[in-house]
Amino acid sequence: MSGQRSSVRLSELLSGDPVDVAPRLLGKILAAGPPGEETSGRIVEVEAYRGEDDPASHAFRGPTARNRTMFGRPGLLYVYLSYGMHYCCNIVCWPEGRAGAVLVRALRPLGGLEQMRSRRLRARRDVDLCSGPGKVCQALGIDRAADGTDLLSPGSGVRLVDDRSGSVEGIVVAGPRVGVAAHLLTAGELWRFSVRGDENVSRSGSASGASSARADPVVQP
DNA sequence: GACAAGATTGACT
DNA sequence: GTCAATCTTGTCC
Repeated sequence: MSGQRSSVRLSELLSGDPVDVAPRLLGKILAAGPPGEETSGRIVEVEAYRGEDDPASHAFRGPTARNRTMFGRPGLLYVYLSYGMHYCCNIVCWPEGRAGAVLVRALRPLGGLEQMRSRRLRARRDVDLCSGPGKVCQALGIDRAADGTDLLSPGSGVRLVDDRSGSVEGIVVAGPRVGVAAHLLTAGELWRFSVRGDENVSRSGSASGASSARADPVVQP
């Protein structure tokens, strides 16, 4: 079936340097939950983390019980608890044994909106449902139990889908990562990628929500 | 064993 | 724009 072909395409798309893979994930669909209760959204903001080459990455100091999944094969989901309150999900992309992943920061809600609203009671508007890494996991019902899930397996609890209708060519904006201490950022890095003008992009990444001076985002050619 | 830091969020001023 | 909440993880002694 074409589904198998698409997962082959996705596995190729997901393999490689996280900085190269991150913009390719924009426009793809992240879906979670069983059929009938599925929640899904189109990826509109991501950040690349280069493992042991990246001081800001959890994997910088090598594998631990928490980040073990990051050293797994491309296509696995790495979920961690942030600030003791929020889960954040990453998509592993470097080959097994080398840590590297792309953090999913924001989605444009597509399916299961009622389910998302019931999980995100504090969201006043639909654009607040998935406009941040912690919000994405809450809206999709992703927690630490989903760590290590194979996103390319159709039967998984969390899946990545390429419906080929989400092209973001020409509207990808690159910029420095947010929420990362300045001394941990790699000089000149533009490892955060978002869809230009999308209202679901997280507030800390939007121009109006910027609370401190940072480099201007650059539109990808 | 103790302590500090953190890939965030939301409420409040 | 500022700040508190909350708790896991990693480091140090």
